Amino acid sequence: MSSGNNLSNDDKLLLAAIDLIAEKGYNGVSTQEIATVAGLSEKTLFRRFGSKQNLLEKAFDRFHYAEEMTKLFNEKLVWELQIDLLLISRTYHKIMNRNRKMIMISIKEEGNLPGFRERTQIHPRQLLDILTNYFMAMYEKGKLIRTDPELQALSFMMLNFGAFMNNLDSNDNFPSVSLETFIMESVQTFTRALTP
Amino acid sequence: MSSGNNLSNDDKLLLAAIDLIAEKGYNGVSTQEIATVAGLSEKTLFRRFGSKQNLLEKAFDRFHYAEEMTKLFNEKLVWELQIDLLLISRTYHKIMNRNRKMIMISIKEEGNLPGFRERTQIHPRQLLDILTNYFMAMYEKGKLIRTDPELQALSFMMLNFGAFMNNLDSNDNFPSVSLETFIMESVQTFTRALTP
DNA sequence: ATCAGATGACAGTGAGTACTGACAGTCAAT
DNA sequence: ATTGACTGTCAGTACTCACTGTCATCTGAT
Repeated sequence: MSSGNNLSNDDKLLLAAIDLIAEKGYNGVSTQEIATVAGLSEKTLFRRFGSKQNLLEKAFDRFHYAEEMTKLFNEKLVWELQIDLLLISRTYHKIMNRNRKMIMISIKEEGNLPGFRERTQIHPRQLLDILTNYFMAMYEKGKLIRTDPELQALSFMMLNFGAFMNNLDSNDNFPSVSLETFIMESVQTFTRALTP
Repeated sequence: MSSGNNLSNDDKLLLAAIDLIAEKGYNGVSTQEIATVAGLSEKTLFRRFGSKQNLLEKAFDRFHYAEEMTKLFNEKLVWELQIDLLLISRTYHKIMNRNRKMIMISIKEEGNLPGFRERTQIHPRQLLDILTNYFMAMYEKGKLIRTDPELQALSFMMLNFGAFMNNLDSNDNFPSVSLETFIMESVQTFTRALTP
């Protein structure tokens, strides 16, 4: 078994394309190479997807990350700052890591394939809105100091986005710190700063 | 005057290469295009730099960003948490923005041109060490609560790195917030969290 | 057995690309 | 005026790439 699982040929091509483009960039990979890694012929690639560009677009459609955050939060929040921020932070990293190759592609190719950045929406506005509303609600419950909730939400997101970007290439610049301990410490910092 | 300032031809080529490669990626730009944008002939490009790869390497050597942070901090710190964090944050963004094209190249081409990422060292270890030592010194002065100084320094850096990355492409995802207000608010958050 | 659909091997096309060689023009210093 | 360093134009080379056409092969359902 070379790499042939029980995947469909289409999926083999899509996954190979994602892997290679995330690593070398759209212009750095040939259709021949994608087909070979997928264990199929280049001809099949063009028969099924028509063009290289369409192959990448179909990959986005197939493996886009769901907007699961909305539901998660509305159900699981317990209105205890530290606990909720931990949940939010962990969920964020789980989602981002699951889609890190697509995110890497959208960053690298934003100059070549316009519109892809918006599709992956690296900093989902959704999450910012949810966090902002969460902070506002917490303030009205008397569990948060008086601040600009949108700015606080943005800070918290930027913190996690920076940590995610730093880990993306996995040649960890700071191997002494694990993601989990980082999350716990940063959440504690925000908790200390925002509790009355 | 088309775009011909009083730059040398070499610099015209280097700057054009940086602009275009940062936008479209190394494989997305041809030497012909670089020469045209520089207002010179492709032949001159090869006469002066020999190869496309060497052109990019010379661009790195010429426009790398200095390690000016060490001196800046050792001289200007006043051991007042909020003031110092403001200085650090602003200096960080100043340096990063001045070199954002080179940083963008090193991110995009890390799969194609290995070794470039290390040269730009996106999250300078230097800065982390300085911040860590600063937090330790502040703790011994009694001006900081007891925490893990390296983790706090890392959090602060990730926060600013995330903000920088978000602004990189300048198609601001959150136009309602300016960088300056973001800096002030995030510094205030850390100050609140870390003062005894 | 047969048929339909999917696939592969192979050759090829047209465009683009990095890079070179030959030759001529410009301009300042001597 | 002559030299020399620098530049542009143009043609060309060797190569790669996205993409197509042809035909044989395979597979599974009927």
